[in-house]
Parts: sequence; structure tokens; C-alpha cells
Amino acid sequence: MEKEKTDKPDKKDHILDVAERVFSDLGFDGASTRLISGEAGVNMAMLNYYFGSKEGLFLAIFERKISSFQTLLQNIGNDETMSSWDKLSTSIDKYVDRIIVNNCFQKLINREISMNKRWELTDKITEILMVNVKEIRKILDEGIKNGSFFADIDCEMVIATIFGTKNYILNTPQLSSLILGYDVRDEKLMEEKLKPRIKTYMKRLLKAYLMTDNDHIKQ
Amino acid sequence: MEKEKTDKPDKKDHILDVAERVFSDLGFDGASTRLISGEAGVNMAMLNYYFGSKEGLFLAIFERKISSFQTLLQNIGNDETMSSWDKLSTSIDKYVDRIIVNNCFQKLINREISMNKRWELTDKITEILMVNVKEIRKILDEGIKNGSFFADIDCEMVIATIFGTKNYILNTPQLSSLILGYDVRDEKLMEEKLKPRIKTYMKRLLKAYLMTDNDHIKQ
DNA sequence: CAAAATTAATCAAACGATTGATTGATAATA
DNA sequence: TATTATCAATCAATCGTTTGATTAATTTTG
Repeated sequence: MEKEKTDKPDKKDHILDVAERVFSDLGFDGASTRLISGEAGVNMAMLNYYFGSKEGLFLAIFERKISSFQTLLQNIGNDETMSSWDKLSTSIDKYVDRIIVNNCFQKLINREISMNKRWELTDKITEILMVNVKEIRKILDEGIKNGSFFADIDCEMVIATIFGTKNYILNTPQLSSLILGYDVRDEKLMEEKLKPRIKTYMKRLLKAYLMTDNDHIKQ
Repeated sequence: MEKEKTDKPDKKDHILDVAERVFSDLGFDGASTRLISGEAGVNMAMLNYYFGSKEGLFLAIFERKISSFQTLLQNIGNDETMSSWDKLSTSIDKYVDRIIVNNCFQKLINREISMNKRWELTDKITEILMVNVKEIRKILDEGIKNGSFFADIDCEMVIATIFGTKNYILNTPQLSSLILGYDVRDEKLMEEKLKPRIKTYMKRLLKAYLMTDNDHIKQ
């Protein structure tokens, strides 16, 4: 009634957009179907009509994102023209660009995977995230094999650092805003200051660990 | 009736122990007072009798932990006999030892601080966590000033890495168990394998970033 | 010290409110 | 007309909380 153009094809998408934000703000149990439908401007019964149940709506949010996640880092690892370091560097760039866009969905993922219930969903999330993990792992393993990276590095912990550092900043915005000195929730600041900062830092950090001879310690 | 010794003084503590675990497993909204009281083996009304409300119980869990957190890293930064690196290294050791013990409480903190509600509690959590953040920051700043660490390091991001890497492993046990190759929820494995591994890795990672001359890059 | 009075602790039962879900009627669309 | 979409109203279930009664523990009193 309010919209004048086609609002049919993206009505379900609109509900999913709203639900994604509300769920990420309040959690699955904290977000009521009444609130979601209210914020989305649709009748409450529409949620069950479209998605069957509250859990169905929740799952639909994840289903919608799966495909885009699976192709995030693809083909970088298979590029024969790039050095191992360039592959890792490019992966970090793409990853940082990506996850900041999907900010509230990432919060959703991390909160859900830390829960001891809804195991089915946890398994699915784990499966999705493992795709990117394996891609990074492949690059690190290759770098070790061809001598680009040290042989005695802790690959798995490096992965934890890459994903963990980013998650820490995005999942605790109130704390990290205090630490970093500016509001990491501000979209403009995030784009202009936070993203390049994370990229620069992560590359220097990893380069120092993976490629710098530790015999040359400063003091 | 069952216990033969004094079970009076730790009855509230017992409820807090159970509530801490249930909340960390199911979240604040997902954990019902009926379930908590049931698991604790007390009447439901006891929760309100002791803690006033469900939120009061929730807050009591945090209140109980505050003091132990505030003293975690104290006095390390003020030790004149230690080098900046030794201070940082010791802090990491103590921090890793600590947070793994308080595993499920950490999950509780990270889930709650990522929510966009219960601002009062979020503020309190932020305040608690900032104590440790500032302590680490002090060590890093001092290290820069006395030339132990490079002057152009990104202190705030280093903090995000220290806390983020650890949180990533502990908050996503299902995923990180898959990555690391063993069950990080297993107490014995955590003590014998995970803790020393995190310590060793974090120290080498940070040493490389903070203290290694980047002009000597391997290739 | 013992009886009485007072306070604290515990419980089953029920409260009103809210939850997710469903209904049957109505409107829109094809 | 047949199908789909939308709605207000309502469902049973569960939520956190409160109540009033009962027991246990403690304190006061004679």
C-alpha cells in the first residue's frame, strides 16, 4: 500500500533483512515474532505463512547467505601467478571487505555457534565457516611447502588469529570502540578508518610471524 | 538432607554456579527460571527470594566475578625488575591460565556484550574488561617508550589479537576443535595441549610483530 | 534453661503477561 | 472462479513472578 513499485518479489527478502537485524540485536530467544513482524510492517501470521515457524525463519536467514559465503575465497588459492604471501594478503583484503558488510549476520553466527543448543544449526554453521578455514589453510600449507613461510609456524592458531581478531572488534563494538578511540559501528568510520587499519595491521602481523627470521630479534 | 556437612553457606553459590552454566549454554532469554531452579535442586521461588529477579540472578553472577577479574593482571605492570617483553609474556601466561578456567563465564560475557539490549549490564561488562585492556596497553606503551617494541606498532589492534584469538577458540569450540584436531572442550586436553600451545604461539606471534626488524624479511 | 516470639527459609499453587502458532474470514490476484 | 495473500482474533503453552501457608532456625523473654 505504501510502496508504489513492485514490492512482491522482495517481500520475503525484506522480512529476512529485518529478522536478521533483530535476531542479531536480541538473539533468537530474545526476539519475538511480534516484534519482527512489527518492524517489518507485516502481519504476524505472514512469518509462519512464509517460513513455517520462527525457527524456519531463522534458518532461512542462514540459507540465504550460504552460497555467497562458499564462494568468498574461491579461486584465490588456485591462482598460479600469485605468491603464497600475495594469496594470503589478498584473502585478508577480501575477507575484511566482506565480513564488515555482513556485520550483524556475523554476530548472529558467532552467538549461535557459542550456544549449547540447536545443534543442527551449529553443525551447518560450522560447515559453512570451515570452507573459508580450509581455504586459508591451503594457502598456509602451500607457503610452507615452497619455503615462503617458516616450516614451524602454527597454522591452526594463525587461522584463529585472523578470524578471532576481526570477530573481537565486530562482536564487541562497545568495547572495541572504547579501545580504538572511535565508534566502530559508524559505517563511514568503518569504511575509511577501520577497514584499512585492520588490513594493514593483519598483514604486518602475519608477515612478521610467517616470514621474518627470528634470529634477528631487535634486542 | 543429602549432604551431611555444612550446606548452608554455599547454597547461593551453588545456585550461581548452576545458573552460570545454564546461562552460558542457553543464553539469558533461552534459560528459564524453572530450568535453573530444577538443575540446582531448589524451589523456583528461591531464585527470587535470594536474587530478587531473573535479571538480579544474572547480575549476581557477574558481581561475584568482578573482584577476581580486577586483580588478574595487577602488579605485573608495576614490577620494575621485569623487561617490557617479560611483562607482556607473563601477562599472556596468566591470562591464558585464567580464562580457560572461567570458560563458560567468558562465553556468557561475549554473548551478552554482543547484544543490543540490557545496556546497563553491557556497560558493566565493558568496564570490567577495560581493566585488563588498560593493563596490557600500559605495558605496550612502556615498551615503545623504552625502545623494546617498535614505535609504529598498532597497540589497540594487538590487544584485539590477544583477546580475539583466545575468544575465537573458546567461544566456538565445535569449530576450533575441528580446526585444531582435538576436542578443546576436553579439560585434560585443554590443560596439557591447548594452554601451552596458545601461550607458545601468542608469544612468538607478538615477539615477531613487536620486536623483529622487518628489514630482514625472509624473501 | 525452656517456652515463647520472631525471623528466615522453603514450598506448592497460582497469577497475569507474553510467547509461537493457528484459525477462519476476507481481500487481492490470476 | 480458483488460488494466493492478508488480517484480526484466538489458541494452548510457557514465561517470570507472587502469594499464602508451612517449616526451620534464631532470638527474646520469663
